[in-house]
Amino acid sequence: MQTNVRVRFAPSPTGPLHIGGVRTALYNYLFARKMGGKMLLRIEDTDQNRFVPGAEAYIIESLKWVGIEIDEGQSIGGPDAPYRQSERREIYQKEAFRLVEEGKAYYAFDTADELDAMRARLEAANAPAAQYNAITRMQMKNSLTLPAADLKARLDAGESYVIRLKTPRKEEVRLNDLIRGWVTVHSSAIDDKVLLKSDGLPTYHLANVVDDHLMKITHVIRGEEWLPSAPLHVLLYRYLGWADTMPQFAHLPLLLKPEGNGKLSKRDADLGGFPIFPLEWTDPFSGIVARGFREDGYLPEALINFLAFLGWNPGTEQELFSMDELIAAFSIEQVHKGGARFDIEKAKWFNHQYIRQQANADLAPTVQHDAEVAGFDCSIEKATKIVALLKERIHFASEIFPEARTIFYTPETYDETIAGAKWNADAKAAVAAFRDALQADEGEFVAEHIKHTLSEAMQRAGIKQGKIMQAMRLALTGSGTGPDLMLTMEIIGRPETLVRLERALERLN
RNA sequence: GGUCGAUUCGUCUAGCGGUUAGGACACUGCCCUUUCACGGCAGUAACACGGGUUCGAUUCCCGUAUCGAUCACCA
Repeated sequence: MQTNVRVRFAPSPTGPLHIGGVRTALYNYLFARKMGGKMLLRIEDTDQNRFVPGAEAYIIESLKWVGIEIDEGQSIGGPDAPYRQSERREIYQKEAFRLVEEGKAYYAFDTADELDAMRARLEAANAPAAQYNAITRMQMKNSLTLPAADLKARLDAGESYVIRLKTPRKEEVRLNDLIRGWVTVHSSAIDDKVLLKSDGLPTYHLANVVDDHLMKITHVIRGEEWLPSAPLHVLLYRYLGWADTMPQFAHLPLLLKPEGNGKLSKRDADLGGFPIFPLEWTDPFSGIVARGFREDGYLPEALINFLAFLGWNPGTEQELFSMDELIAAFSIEQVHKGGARFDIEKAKWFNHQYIRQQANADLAPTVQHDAEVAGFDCSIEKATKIVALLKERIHFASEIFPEARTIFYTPETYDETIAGAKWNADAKAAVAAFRDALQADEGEFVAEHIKHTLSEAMQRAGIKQGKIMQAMRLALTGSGTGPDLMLTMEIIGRPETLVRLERALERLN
């Protein structure tokens, strides 16, 4: 039935892309790829007042970063260009006027004040709904109520107007949502929505339906916030004569606050100390910088895996999925109906899983950079070794350098608690014996050999190795905790290891 | 408030009439280990409530409660 699946992600460039938007894009993408279809990116910039410079580029860069590939869009072209709604105004106007001609829509001249007055009046009268609809429109200033001559005069004079949909008074509007099943709404709940604004640009409803039709969209996968207006869109398809090719709808559950009531917001992210945008974003008006998942050290694979599982589940016990695996496993019917609470701890866990799978060489530049920022020289070879030493232990690449910090300098101070408890006569003798053994040793300075040298030295000195290991660590790093000590020494190198042992014997008492 | 929708461990969820209600995150304990982590093992913890339908309801139906979305010349 559906031969050429085409879906679209249609954000508004009113600011950085919210993480919920990324998930919507992801589900669209997974579905498109799964079905062997196409993914479009359409920029819905019909609200001139909310336009934010840079937002469109940000959206494109974000999708690219997380690995969502667009087949058609403003930046890459396609058969239905332009993909920016502000550049398609004539297309919408044509359809809007057509609806007026066919008696399915009408001109309305009411001012904002008049609309307010109407709503106030209805509310005062305890009307069931204070809206512009089949009942109230006959009391307003529009092409249905104005005398023909008056109407013509207003239009000729260029008076500003909007075009409103003539919503039927009594009609059941049904739609079969892929996720929610049949949803029925009575047309009386839908008001006479503005289709074309007085600035000549369409509202979301018109633009959306016209573009989805023209771009041959087969499946509209979007957030739950659109569910209430979906019947209106069904009505529009019918009035425009496109009912037979109307796309299928799928309304996604929302992302909820980590705790408390409501949907996930920027404020929750700030409070919880986690990002909510994929990339760092500098507000062009205020200059305020908002953190991004990328800059916070999340791997795109981890973010995607985490997001995919917020509202969907393959039904198996597998948790780690690459994008290709997600595509293979995805099914829109398995998407949840209820909202999912956002839990950053789970995102961290996913990141840990992906960090440990990363090649050492891929993580090394981060360590090298962090070391240089801290004022240390660090070759890429050294950084790679440090990654190998630590990547299994941490959740973010940025945690590697701080854990490896003591590798870069001879300790100036020693943890006093550990020194007090562990730096005894045995420890001193052990360090001295190990130093002597190391000086005499000519083998390759690698972890395994160092370990061998150490245990031999302890045996000769008659010292129980287990008793002095923490003191040894203290002598070498100044700290009581840290990664594998033998590997640490290997990275430090023989000369520096000897310097540190000597220094400890001089300074620790 | 009207309309529409949702409701399984603290969180993400599996379940689609008969299960010891499964997994993951987090938490706790044990093991591993020279330390801290990682890892392994184990444990605490859930079907919102009330009616039906049925031999039998977490599962189907109806209420109630709670939560969510939406009611603009914003998307």
